[in-house]
Amino acid sequence: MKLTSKGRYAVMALVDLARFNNINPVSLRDISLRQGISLDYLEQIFSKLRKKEIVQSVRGTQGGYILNRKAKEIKLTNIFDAVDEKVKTVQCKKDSKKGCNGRSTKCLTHNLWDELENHINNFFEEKSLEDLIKDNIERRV
Amino acid sequence: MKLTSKGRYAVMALVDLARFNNINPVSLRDISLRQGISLDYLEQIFSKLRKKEIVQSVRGTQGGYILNRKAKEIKLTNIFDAVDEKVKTVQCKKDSKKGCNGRSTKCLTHNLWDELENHINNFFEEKSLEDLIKDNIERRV
DNA sequence: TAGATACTTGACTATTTTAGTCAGGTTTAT
DNA sequence: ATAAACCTGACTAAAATAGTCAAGTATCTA
Ligand code: FES
Ligand code: FES
Repeated sequence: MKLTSKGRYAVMALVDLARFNNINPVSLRDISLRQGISLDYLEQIFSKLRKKEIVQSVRGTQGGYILNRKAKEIKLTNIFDAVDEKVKTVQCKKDSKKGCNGRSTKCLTHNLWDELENHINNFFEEKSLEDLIKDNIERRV
Repeated sequence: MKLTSKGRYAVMALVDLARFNNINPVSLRDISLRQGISLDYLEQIFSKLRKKEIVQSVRGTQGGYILNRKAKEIKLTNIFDAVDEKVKTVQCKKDSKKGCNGRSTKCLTHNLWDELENHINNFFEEKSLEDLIKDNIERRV
């Protein structure tokens, strides 16, 4: 069970962005340098964040990205959803009544995997970008 | 973030085994058939479970595996640990003070990833094999 | 208006991980 | 003796990951 870099980078980048968001758009180049993430990779990530309306882009010199909603209203769920970092505890389709490997019924432990998935998703639904920034400032004091 | 088949199979197989555990050893062939898991793959998995003393093997005809501890004392943590299904939310070493990609400090969101890892591991530490079997019986009633 | 900055898009690829398979053993009950 | 079942190590196809690369377009500033 691991979190992918794509998901981790997306959150890192947005926290970085949110901290400088007040005044000007933040360029990916700056985020890339500050956070040590490949610029080209960031571009892929922000393309998805923009499509899901989490950020807005400002083109041209002095351009960059700004948050499209208040930090409080951006939950981890939204970010992970945007970059396709989904929690998957099973292989079978959720809506189908069939089990894994095309078996006719769900497995003995199916309930457990659903619980696990919910448990993890709850965490993502509770945390907002704002929480992360606050947490960060507090720890520095 | 996905759970691998290896981890899922390990738990499925142990629940199956635990249900028939009272009387005789349970053969992997039976588990394979009942749960639809490749026999060869199960053998790899049980080799690890045996090394971590979660199960005991009985060789020869009529042989198989039995639980090596009470179902109540086998937590999901133990199972996942045995088959190397670890929760990893970061790439950098936990004990090192260095960050990811060999950076000199930990990242802005590091605290978050630690929290997430704990959140997930808590779930695994709470659930025992016994819980799973009970849950299963209840749902069938 | 030339040039620089920065977003935009799509294709491509090396590496790693996953989910097994396969081939050959050894042990033991009947 | 033979069959059932455990045991071990090596191998591999397919998928996922973590990027890179190339070729744009838009906008600001000198
Ligand atoms: S995990 Fe797919 S059937 Fe339960
Ligand atoms: S995740 Fe590695 S430095 Fe924070």
